[in-house]
Amino acid sequence: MSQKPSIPKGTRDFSPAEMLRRNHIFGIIRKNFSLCGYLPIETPAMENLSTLLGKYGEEGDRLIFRILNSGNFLADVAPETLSRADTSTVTQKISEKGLRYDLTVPFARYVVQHRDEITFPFRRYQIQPVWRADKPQKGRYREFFQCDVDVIGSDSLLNEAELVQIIDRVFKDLSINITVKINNRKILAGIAAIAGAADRITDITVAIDKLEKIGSDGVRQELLQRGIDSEAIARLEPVLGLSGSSVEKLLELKNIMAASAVGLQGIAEMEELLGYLALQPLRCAVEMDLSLARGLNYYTGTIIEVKAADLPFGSICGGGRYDDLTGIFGLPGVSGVGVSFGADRIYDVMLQLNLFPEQTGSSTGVLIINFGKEELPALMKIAGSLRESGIATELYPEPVRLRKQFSYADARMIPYVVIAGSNELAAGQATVKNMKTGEQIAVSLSALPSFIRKS
RNA sequence: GUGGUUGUAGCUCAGUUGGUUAGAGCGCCAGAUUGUGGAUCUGGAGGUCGCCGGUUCGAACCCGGUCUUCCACCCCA
Repeated sequence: MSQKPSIPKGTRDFSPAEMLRRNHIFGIIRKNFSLCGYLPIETPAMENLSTLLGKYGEEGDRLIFRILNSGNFLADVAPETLSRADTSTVTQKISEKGLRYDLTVPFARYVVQHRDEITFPFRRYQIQPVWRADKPQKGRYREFFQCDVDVIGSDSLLNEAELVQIIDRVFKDLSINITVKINNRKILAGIAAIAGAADRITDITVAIDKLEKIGSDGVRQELLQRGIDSEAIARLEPVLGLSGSSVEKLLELKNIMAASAVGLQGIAEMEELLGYLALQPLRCAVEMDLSLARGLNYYTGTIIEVKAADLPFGSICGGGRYDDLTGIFGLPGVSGVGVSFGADRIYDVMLQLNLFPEQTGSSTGVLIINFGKEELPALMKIAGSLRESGIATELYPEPVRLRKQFSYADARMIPYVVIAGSNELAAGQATVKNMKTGEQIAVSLSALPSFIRKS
C-alpha cells in the first residue's frame, strides 16, 4: 500500500529554479567573504549535546533537535526513571547528540579543538544548514541555511567595521536596501547598572528592545511585568527619552552613565566603531540603536542587526562580539566577532521585492534532435564536439516525433535546437534553429560549435 | 510551548440551509500537422474532498481528534 509522501514540518524541497536563485545568493555571499580573506570550514550536522546545551539559554535548549541514541537506547534506563516521566532526566539517558542550532557554537568548539593548527587571528566563513525545533511561520523554518563570517583571536574593532563593510557589499550586490543597526552589550550593562539592577540586564534589554514596537509606556509595563521595581524603572527614564543623532545620544549617555565603568567602556567602543565606519565607503544606512538586544546569551560587546529597508521582515542578518565563547570549551581569553546571513530570509525578501535577475531557466544551450539509429553515431559526435567547446548540450534520448522533441526544448527554454537528419548529414551540415526567433540556418558540422558560441 | 487559521484535480480556486453522477481556468496527454515548439480548434485522462473517527436515512459541508499551512505571542536567520 502506497502512502502519500511528505517531508517534516518546517522543511522544504528546492526545485531547480529555486536552486538557481539560491546559488545566486550563496555565490555573492561567498565571493564577498573570500574577498576579505576569510577561509571556508564545515562542521558536522550533529554535535554532542554537551557541546550544544546551555549555550543558547533555556529557550534555546528547548529548540535543539535531539537525536535518539542508536540501538537499544532504553537498555541502560532504570524502569523507575521512565515511569517518573521526568522528560529531562530520561532525555539525557537516551540522547547524547543533537542537530546544530547555529554555526557559532560549533565554530567555537572547532577553534578550541584545532587551536594548534590555527593561525590567529583566524578568519573563517561557514555556509551550512542549521535546525531549530521552532514553530514554523513565514520566514521561519525548522531547517535553514546560515552564512557565518567570524574572526576570532582579535579584539580590534576594525573587525567589526570590516564586517559592516561585508554586509554593505553583499546586500549591494543583491540589490537589497538595508538598514544596519548597531548596539553594544556593555552599554546595555551600563544601563542596567544605573537602574541598580545589573543582574536583570536580560529582562531590561528585552523590554527596551520592544521600545519601537510597544512605545515607552509599553516598555514600562513590560519592565514591571518582568519584576523590575518602579524605582529602577524611574532611573531608566532618561534612557527611554534619549533623542537626537548617535553622537548626541552618546554624549547624553556619558552623563547618565558617569558612574558605570562598563557603560563608559561600551560608549567608548561605540564611538571608536562609528569612527571607523565613517572612514570606509558605505552605501547602506548604519544607525546606533540602543533598543537592539539579541544573542544576549553570549554577545559581550558590539551587537549588529540588518533589516530590509523596503519590507517589514525579521532580521536578515545578525551578529556581534563574544569575548568568552571558547572559554566554555577550555580556551579562555579569546575574543571573536562575527555575523550570520540568513539565506532563506534573504531569498524570501528578494522574491517579494522581485530582485532576482532574469534566469534562462535552463542551463542547457543546445538540444540535438534524435532521429534514430541511423543518425545516432553522427549526432553523438556532434554532442561531443559541442560539449568539448564548452556548450551545454543535450541529445534527446528517444527518437520520438519531432513535435515532442521541440516541445521539450520549448518547455526547458533551451535556446537552440540542432536538427541533423539524413538530409543534413549527407551534406555534412546541420540545421540550427533559434527557438526565440524561429530562424533556421544550415551550418556545416565543423563550424557548428563556433557558430553557436557566437550567437 | 500558548492562542488562532487553513486543507477540494498537477497548480489557482468555485461548490447554495447537509440531498442523485463534486465543477471551472490553467497545465498534462492525444489528434488536426508521418522532419519542427510557442497561437488556435477537437477529444481525453486525472479527485479515498488532508487523515481517522462520530452525528445523520444521507457529509466536501456538522462535531471530535490528528497531520499540514499560514498568523500572533515567545524567541530568532
